[in-house]
Amino acid sequence: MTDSQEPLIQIGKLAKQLAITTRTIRYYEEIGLMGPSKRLSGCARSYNQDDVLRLKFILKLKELGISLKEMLDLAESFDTHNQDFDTITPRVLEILDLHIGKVDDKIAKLASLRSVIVNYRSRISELLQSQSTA
Amino acid sequence: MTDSQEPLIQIGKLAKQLAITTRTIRYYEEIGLMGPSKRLSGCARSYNQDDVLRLKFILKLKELGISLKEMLDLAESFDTHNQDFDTITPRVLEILDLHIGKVDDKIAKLASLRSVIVNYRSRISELLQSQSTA
DNA sequence: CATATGCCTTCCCTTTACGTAAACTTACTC
DNA sequence: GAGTAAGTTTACGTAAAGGGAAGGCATATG
Ligand SMILES: [Zn+2]
Ligand SMILES: [Zn+2]
Ligand SMILES: [Zn+2]
Ligand SMILES: [Zn+2]
Repeated sequence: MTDSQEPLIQIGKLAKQLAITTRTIRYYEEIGLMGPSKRLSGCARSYNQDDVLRLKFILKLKELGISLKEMLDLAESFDTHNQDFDTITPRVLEILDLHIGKVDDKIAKLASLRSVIVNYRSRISELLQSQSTA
Repeated sequence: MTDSQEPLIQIGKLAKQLAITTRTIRYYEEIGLMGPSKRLSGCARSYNQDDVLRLKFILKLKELGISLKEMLDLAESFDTHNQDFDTITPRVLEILDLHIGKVDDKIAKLASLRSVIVNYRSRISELLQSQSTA
């Protein structure tokens, strides 16, 4: 959709808009997550609506705990201009499922940790009791 | 209990026993998690039963996701031999309570993260459905 | 013109939990 | 006495995700 005469935005504004730093945006480009950005006359990076959507998608996945490296595996699915959902989203679903599993594992481990700490706490507490009453 | 004539074990054997590397054990000593180890004649590190228990406890907590830095906060509570509970345990209880709180926070955050991922997943899944039926 | 932004690139810094030599002792064994 | 195995210290390397500073263009404005 956003191909020829669309509004272009510069890196500083984009960063502020998404509450990240310009360094982060350049870094994503550096590792190939954002693709080489088009430059204005003075070499300044410019972003169109597709780019913004892509970056928003990256941030969304990051928020969900997906690593940048994992996103690189998914690189094709970041093309918001491509509407071929049949081939693209199944992989995203796979990765999301994998992450749900990981999160479940972490929750289980933390719950177990909690009971370990609580047990330890009560053992010490008991010792303290018997000490003060002796 | 394990004070004078107890079996001493060397670093290589201990590492193999716990399925870690000697580097890991030395590293824990280096950052102060394990305390300076007693040496044999030839400067070789030796470990008694208390040391082994301490290391096992460290590995247990690590397995549960506690960072080495966090363990350093809990350092005093690792002394399985110290019986001076009057002065020590109140502080330990404080620290443990604090960590129980932290763990609860982490659990809550992960639970919320999980639902976010699940929601996102189902939105994508729906897109896929409507695509294939169209 | 001078100053102030905003952008550019390059490069080193940071944290965590070790891995991996390099160079050397000590001990056991043939 | 040479070899092998296990120990020692010192010290540089690694991944992840950027942070932050140095030094240099370009533009806007008083
Ligand atoms: Zn477009
Ligand atoms: Zn992952
Ligand atoms: Zn003892
Ligand atoms: Zn904690």
